[in-house]
Amino acid sequence: MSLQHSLLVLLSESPATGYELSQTFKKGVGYFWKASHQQIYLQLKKLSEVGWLEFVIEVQRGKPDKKIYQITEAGKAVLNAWLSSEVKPPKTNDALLVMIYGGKHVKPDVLIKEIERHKSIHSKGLKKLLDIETLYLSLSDDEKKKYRLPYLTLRRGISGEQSWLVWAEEVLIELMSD
Amino acid sequence: MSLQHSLLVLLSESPATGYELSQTFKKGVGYFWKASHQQIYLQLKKLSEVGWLEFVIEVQRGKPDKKIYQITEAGKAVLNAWLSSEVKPPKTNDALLVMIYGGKHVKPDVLIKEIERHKSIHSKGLKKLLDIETLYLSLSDDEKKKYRLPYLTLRRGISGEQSWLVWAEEVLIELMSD
DNA sequence: TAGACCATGTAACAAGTTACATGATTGC
DNA sequence: GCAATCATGTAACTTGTTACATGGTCTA
Repeated sequence: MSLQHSLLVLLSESPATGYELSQTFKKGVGYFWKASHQQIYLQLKKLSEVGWLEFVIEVQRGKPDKKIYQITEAGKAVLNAWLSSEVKPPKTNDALLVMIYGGKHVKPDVLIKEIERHKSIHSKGLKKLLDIETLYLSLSDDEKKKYRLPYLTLRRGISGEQSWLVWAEEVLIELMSD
Repeated sequence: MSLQHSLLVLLSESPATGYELSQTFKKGVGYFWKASHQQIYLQLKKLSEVGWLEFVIEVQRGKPDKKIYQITEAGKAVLNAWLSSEVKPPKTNDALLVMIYGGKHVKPDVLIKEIERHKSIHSKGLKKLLDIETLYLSLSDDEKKKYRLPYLTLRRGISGEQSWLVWAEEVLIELMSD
């Protein structure tokens, strides 16, 4: 299960709470890994039980206490082993493509509308990624070096979205041509 | 659950057995929908129970009997309603990107090797899709019209793979530059 | 004053994965 | 003789989803 590995990777940078990790998945690395807060809390619990993470509790008033998770030596060992292993390419289940594939049963405008909706989602996604890229490019050479690998994954996100949008344009032109 | 909708889409073309559908997912539309044979058999069963599919049994010797599934009128109605609905963009969970993101804990060659492995998987995938495209492009205009929508989804597969490979080249160059 | 944010979870259910099972036929 | 193909499934387990719960603070 790779959500566990994703959590280990993020926590190998610095300790964090489940909530913070959840935000990171949503805003930071969401372009290559999605996870709900429920799954995150569950897996953090499991990772603690096997001893790959440990946590300290920060008492709060009015809110539930914070659990600040930290990777253990055992966790680091597991992470390093995983980083040298073979991983599966992501499995794709793309409902929009299923829809287009079987789209002859509905009028083209129905498809066009839904594709436009996805276009705006992808455009927003791309914009966000480009903003992060701008931020990265403004860093000093030293800091750029530090974030070199995350930046490469960001590049995947950016070119993936761009490629999607180019395709969508082609599809819309084709669908509107009749 | 969209595996159900994928099955309805495929069966709206022509009746088929679970095994045949399984092959279609593996060889035909696998670039946008993955499903195991176990899940397919399970969902076909569920779809029959709610009356969106029906099946006839073809008795065989030596092998288990064939169940030939067919979409019902109720199934067609459900499919048409779904085709006009809003669907979610696919959720991505890309373990290779997690690996690269956290890759500073291992030597670059470890990453390079794994990326090369994925490169060959994607190259093979692209080759298959291009073969299907060649086939499509050799069809008569009438037949091209018929497969116009599936072809648009094929285009997504092709440009997605091409974009992936371009990115991988950039990453390899970057990783080998030190 | 309403909605977003902070911060954590439980419970019920659906979906997906992995391993196992059967057994004949066809091709290398 | 061994692997692949045909053809279907069960069982155990893991993951993911959806709904619900709590309750204070902060901002428009």
